Amino acid sequence: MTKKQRNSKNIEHTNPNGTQSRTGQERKRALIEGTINSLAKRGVAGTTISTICEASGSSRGLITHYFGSKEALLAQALQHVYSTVSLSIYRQMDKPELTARERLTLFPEALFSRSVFTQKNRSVFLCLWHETRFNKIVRTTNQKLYRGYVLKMEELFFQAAIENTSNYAGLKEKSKAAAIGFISLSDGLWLGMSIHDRLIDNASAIGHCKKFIDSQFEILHKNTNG
Amino acid sequence: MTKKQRNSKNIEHTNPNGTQSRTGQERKRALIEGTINSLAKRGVAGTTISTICEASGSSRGLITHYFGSKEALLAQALQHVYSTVSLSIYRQMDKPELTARERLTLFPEALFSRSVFTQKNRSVFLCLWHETRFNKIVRTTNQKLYRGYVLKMEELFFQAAIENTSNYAGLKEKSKAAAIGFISLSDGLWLGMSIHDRLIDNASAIGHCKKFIDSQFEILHKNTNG
DNA sequence: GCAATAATTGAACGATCGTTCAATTTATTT
DNA sequence: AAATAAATTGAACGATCGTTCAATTATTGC
Repeated sequence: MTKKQRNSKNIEHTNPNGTQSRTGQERKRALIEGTINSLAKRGVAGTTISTICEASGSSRGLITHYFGSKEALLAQALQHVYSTVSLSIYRQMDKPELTARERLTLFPEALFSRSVFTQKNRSVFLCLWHETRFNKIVRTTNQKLYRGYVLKMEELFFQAAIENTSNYAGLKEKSKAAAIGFISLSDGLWLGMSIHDRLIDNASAIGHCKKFIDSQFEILHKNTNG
Repeated sequence: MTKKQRNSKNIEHTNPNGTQSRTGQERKRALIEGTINSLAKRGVAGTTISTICEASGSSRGLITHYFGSKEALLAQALQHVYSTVSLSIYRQMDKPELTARERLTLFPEALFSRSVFTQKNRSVFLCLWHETRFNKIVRTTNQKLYRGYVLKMEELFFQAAIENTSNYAGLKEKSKAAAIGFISLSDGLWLGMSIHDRLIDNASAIGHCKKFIDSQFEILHKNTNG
């Protein structure tokens, strides 16, 4: 006998609510969103199978059934929150009638906007950053997404730079540096505002970002040829 | 009978190693450092009473005996790592023969130095930031320490500014903004380097910080009266 | 209406969680 | 050397962890 024999006498499986079944897709989505809500409320250590099931209105067996393991569900949840936030930001700034420089300036406003910089997202990103260090599949996912983010900002700095200069010397390298510096500053502000109350307000965070963008364009437009 | 009656027949308590006792202070220190090492290796969710005891060479009962609870130990551990890092940084930059501006310039080098920017500290700070959001006593501790940090940097920017200007208008406010901006940038770089491999190297992180400091002094020295 | 399939349930499992505390060992005082 | 105090041990506890899977219910195709 390869499988373990279980005691199966007189156990009952009822569906007391008469809940209607959902499709697999809907259930997966519910579990992912329940995971995100649980992480936001209870953190990495406090998020368990039980809290996820409670938050998503599911029973305990469904996580293994649909995702194979809690860890795999976690990775998908964090990928989902990342995608959602990115989409919301890009939607706010990607207006084709604007110049690259104008779109770039919209970024900090989108990042710290009411729909992106929520209590929930602040909590979830702290969990994401933590898990990125201690959970391999989350790390791999995050690194891929982050590299795309850097590339996007780099391209934006580059496009904005060539709108206003004829000096192309080292513009690619300078754009990349500008992108990494800007992302670091905005992530640092996000972090600081996530773990402290009333130390930095939204407006001044946006101000810091915009000033930083301006300072980068002074560098981008400066002629640094031999 | 107020206390629970326990089954106490034939249990043995041996000290098989013949370990010598330590003082309470030494034991507390060992537990705190074991906690830090466990957090660095396994993260918040993977750090348990057992992993801490293993890492510190203690038995399971000692955590309750010396700290009352695991949560209290966690808070003390994070306070300890914060103090240690601060001390190491300040020791590297607080050379009285230097000007404030020179000391400020030493800060990013100290922050990303071999002794501060270690694998262990990167992991532990991700845990600290996470716990700051989900553990009340950690949050309180961290906010107090962070405010001291901001104040220290603010004072440094202010001192450096008055070394080179006679325009005192709004210098306090500008110094505070400079401090928060700088701390956000350096924390953001620290975060980015903690969760990504090979995207930012030490030298360019230090370079970003120094350029930011320079840009802040342009603002600090600019006359914004009227 | 009746199989066949998809979705869901939750008791049971072995492992481990944080905590308790009587028992024991080691160090200090008299 | 005896008595006292300080430090340490680890089995036991009740709770909960992530996972398993036989049983049950809901939906679909004919």
